[in-house]
Amino acid sequence: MSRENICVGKQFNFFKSLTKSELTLIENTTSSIEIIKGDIVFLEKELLQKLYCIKEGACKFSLIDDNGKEHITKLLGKGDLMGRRSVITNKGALVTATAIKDTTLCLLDKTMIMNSLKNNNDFCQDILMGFISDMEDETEKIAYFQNHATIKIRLAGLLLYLNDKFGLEKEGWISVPLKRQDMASILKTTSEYVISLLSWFKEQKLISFKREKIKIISEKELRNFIKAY
Amino acid sequence: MSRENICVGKQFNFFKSLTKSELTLIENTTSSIEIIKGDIVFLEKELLQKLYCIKEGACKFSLIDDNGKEHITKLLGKGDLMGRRSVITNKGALVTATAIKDTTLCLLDKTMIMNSLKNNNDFCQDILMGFISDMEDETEKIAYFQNHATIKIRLAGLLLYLNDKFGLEKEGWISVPLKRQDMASILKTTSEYVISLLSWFKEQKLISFKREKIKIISEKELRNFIKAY
DNA sequence: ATTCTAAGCTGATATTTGTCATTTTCTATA
DNA sequence: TATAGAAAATGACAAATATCAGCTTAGAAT
Repeated sequence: MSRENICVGKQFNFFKSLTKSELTLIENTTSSIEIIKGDIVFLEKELLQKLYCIKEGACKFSLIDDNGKEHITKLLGKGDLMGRRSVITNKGALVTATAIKDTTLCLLDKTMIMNSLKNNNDFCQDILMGFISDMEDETEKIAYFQNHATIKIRLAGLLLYLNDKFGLEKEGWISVPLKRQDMASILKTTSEYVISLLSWFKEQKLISFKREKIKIISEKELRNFIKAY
Repeated sequence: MSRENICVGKQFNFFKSLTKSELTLIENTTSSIEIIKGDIVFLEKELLQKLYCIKEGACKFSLIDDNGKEHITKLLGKGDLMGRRSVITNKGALVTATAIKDTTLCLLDKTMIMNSLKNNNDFCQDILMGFISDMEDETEKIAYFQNHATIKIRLAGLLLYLNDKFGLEKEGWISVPLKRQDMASILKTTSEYVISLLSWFKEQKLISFKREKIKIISEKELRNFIKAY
């Protein structure tokens, strides 16, 4: 695999702090796979041998509670990394990662990562900054759709978040097609209620949708709606 | 300040990977302060010059939303660090830190931390592991009291969490006295509702309380109550 | 084309949670 | 000890959210 084709994390460039010999190693050990919507990348508790980077597509992190209910903890898009914690700590994954659309992944070798982490201080700092950047995103998400407000408001926030993070495909559809049940899981509510709220937003002409495909008609009005609350 | 008196993070020993000269520096630059319940350690957006470690006591992280409502994002106890992110990234704090009981803090100098981070790879890895450990705690908290369940269940989870994390003082009272409003903020509900639920738990003889002081009568039964849900 | 299935949808009803106005209790301090 | 202010507590009522049963639709598989 040529250097140009290796997936580059959005938060930091993997190559930036690596030495020539480390780069050679990475080029020889990195592979790439394509998976389809619904495929599982790794399972909760699995000890990972690869660090995954999303080259194209989107995935979700989720875990199953004692009652068998799924909780989506994070959505990941282009440039996001998956499996860092398991690779670095040599412990099982905390969550299950699943593709929510057709996705291309880069697989970076664990040994390579661990070697550079141990021997290259700049690389270690970059990894650290990556984790910190993620933490900041989490805090920002609170403002988006995890705050103390009605589910209606938080759903509006979630739609804006999807809009911002994953962008749009042609004709303005949000490019990550979440199921109603997925949205419900993210917002900690039921799919029926999500459905009724989406219908309400449609009536208000704030959004339009056709099954999984959702489009925000006026981002500005949707933001105003949240503020007005 | 003697080496023995310097506050040691619970997740990792600060000294563990430091060289002799780094240790001398830390001993000369670390100070300690006592603050009382309600005092602010640092404010959101403040650029921190110190890394704080809780030697004794407890604090809360919170942020204020657009409507002026407080959101508590984290509770911190003995051995927990505060301000890491701001110190390392040289950016403003994401949250406000406030003491929720009388607290003793260690203040570690930013320059010292940054020097060691840049020059001592083992130290950098330790810091990284500290962040990762925090992330794991956050995931665990989902199971405790942030899951998709009624507020009644989550309140029970919060009480058990407080019990586990902060321990008990004499006569079995939970040693961190949260206001009803604080609990409401953590659970994203109202203080009135927290009050009515606490009364219900008291009626069921699962807990007892006297104003701020709360005691779990039977941890086992409280856990069963959550499971039964 | 037909069947099957998962997801989406609807509406009626039940439960949970929020709001508000008022009262009570505690604590700090004059 | 009196008093003021904050937090806690109550209860009636309103709003938000969950549950459930049944129905529809789209798309995959045959």
